[in-house]
Amino acid sequence: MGEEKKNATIYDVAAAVGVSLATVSRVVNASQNVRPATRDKVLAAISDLGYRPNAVARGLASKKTTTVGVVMPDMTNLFYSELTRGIDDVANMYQYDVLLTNTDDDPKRALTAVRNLADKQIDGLLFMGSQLSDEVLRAIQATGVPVVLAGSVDQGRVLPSVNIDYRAAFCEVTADFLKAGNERIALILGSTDRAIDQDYRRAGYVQALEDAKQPVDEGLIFAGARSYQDGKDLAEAIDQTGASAVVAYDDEVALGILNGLQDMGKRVPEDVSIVSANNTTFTMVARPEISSIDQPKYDIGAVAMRLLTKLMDKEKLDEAQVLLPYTMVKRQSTK
Amino acid sequence: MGEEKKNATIYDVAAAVGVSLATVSRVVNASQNVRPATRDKVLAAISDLGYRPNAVARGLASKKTTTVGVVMPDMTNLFYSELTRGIDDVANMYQYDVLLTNTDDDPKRALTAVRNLADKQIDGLLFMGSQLSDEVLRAIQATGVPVVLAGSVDQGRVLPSVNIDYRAAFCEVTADFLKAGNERIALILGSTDRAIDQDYRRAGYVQALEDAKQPVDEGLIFAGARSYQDGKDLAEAIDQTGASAVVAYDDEVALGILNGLQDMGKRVPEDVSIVSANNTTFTMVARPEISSIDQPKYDIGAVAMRLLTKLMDKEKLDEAQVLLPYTMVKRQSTK
DNA sequence: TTGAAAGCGCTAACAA
DNA sequence: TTGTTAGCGCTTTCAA
Repeated sequence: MGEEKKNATIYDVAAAVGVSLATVSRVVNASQNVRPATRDKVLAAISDLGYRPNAVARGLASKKTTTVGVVMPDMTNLFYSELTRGIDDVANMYQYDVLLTNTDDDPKRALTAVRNLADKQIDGLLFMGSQLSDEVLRAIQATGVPVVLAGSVDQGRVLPSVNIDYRAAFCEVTADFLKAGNERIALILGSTDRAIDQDYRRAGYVQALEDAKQPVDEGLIFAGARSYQDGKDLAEAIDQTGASAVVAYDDEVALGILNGLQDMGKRVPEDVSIVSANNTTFTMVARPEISSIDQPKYDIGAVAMRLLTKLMDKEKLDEAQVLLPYTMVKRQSTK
Repeated sequence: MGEEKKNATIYDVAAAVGVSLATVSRVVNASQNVRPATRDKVLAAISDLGYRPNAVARGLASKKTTTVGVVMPDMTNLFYSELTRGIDDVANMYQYDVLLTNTDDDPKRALTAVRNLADKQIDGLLFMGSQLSDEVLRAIQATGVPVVLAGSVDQGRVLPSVNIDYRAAFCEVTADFLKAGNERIALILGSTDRAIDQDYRRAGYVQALEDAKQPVDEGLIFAGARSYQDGKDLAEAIDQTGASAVVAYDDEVALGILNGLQDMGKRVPEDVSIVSANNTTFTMVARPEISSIDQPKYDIGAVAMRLLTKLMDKEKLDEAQVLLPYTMVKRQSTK
């Protein structure tokens, strides 16, 4: 019974070969200063004993854990899970493991998460969320580890980040709608108080209107819809505004609006045009398919993680605020 | 400049209060054997110095990292991300952190992931995937840490797992189709070689046919579709079989088939009925909405994690193979 | 090229 | 109730 095969330690390997710990450590860490013959013997013993270095002990001794913390709102949201997929793949490429925490975009939970990750001595932090509260920002800085924001803006521009130019993108879709003759364009945001909604998405929308000398009608701006059902529930109110075009910040919400509108007997795009912003699978499965801003989600995550690896290696960043290109994908929900 | 505020250690706290490390450690670990007055002084110093225990050092000394490994195929798949959401929430509840690894359902990557997580001295492992290869199974057992499978079957029934009764569920939907008068029912699987597809889903389908004294037509069984696009591409072939009903193992695939069929001019459910199996958001956004087996995804993850916490606490499990109830959600894609 | 020895920051006997 | 003392398994000077 009791299969108590204790894991071999570096001592066991050293003893088996008849060298010191230091030598085994050098072999394990691929240091140059080991005679090939010695190295081979050590390698053989490692393989014999099935020795695997204990990462916790390593972390304590070297003060590097090869682990990064990832703080995200919700992994069941396709936008964030695709970002995180990019993060994870690059992390793996550079031999980092990922400690993942969902925050539901709640600053309180983000705060706990950051502190908790810091306790685990992460080497770096990837932060996602529609908002970076001052408190969270301070907690992040207190950890002393490098941080990169992915798909999230930092109003103060003090942290490195990877995004698309949300302002320009929202300005562009709005301007396109204006050019197509739409006079009343509804804007759907996630919140009334978060920078990414107000200072970027809304700002872009407003700018397009101003550029076209059009008034901004607050009645056309909706905030707070987060889910497909929220979108469906919003369809009626949007219809009431007489809007002939809708710009939505989220695909599931956009799809809810689309289906809600159609269930009411409206035709898309004949009566109302819709553009969404994340270009996830939801835009393609809709009928009609939904036109969308295409953010390179996977790449945003991947680039952010790559920046983080540089920071963890004490490299300087050429540019700390990276804006990746976005494109417009024209589908059937716009004329 | 150089803000070199080194983190306070347990020594600093002990020195500040004038007690030994052991006492501080006792306070931090909520041991009973500390005089209240001492405890208060220690707590005050901890708060003063902003002391936070170093989890890595703790892990090394105590041999518990309060970290669990989670191995999953793909976090951008709603089925798995919802399972993982349940896992994560319960893990947090019990103060565990989650080290997450995507494997793309590739046994080779799963093997690397398991070993790597073991190196990090995880306290337990949550495994998801359509397949558990012998090699991976051995690697898992070699780690010596408790394991629970979530939404994944272990043919050998040696590992604890949480699932629904896939066989019964697929039998039931097939039988329902039979009862509704369908004579040719197509079955869409993920693979031709994985237990969950062959020994459970397919077995349930076959059983329903046998119960009804109907022949099994291999031409009606399709395997290998993984994505929405795969489903769309499959629509034509399914139509060729003359099937009047389709049972699909995955929602995105089902939606692809649905849209593909409709694009070909077929009417759902008038010409073809469709039932899917995961009841993710994709089933509800479809037009017509897709009927589905409803697996309690979040709960499968949550229960699996709860079992794991018990195992990590050396508790015995009442039942190691948990089957959670499933239900049938009738929507518009079936008559 | 190799080894000795001092930690990394903490927990956990064992004593007192 | 508190302190002393070994470690946990490794990395990393510093010497040799």
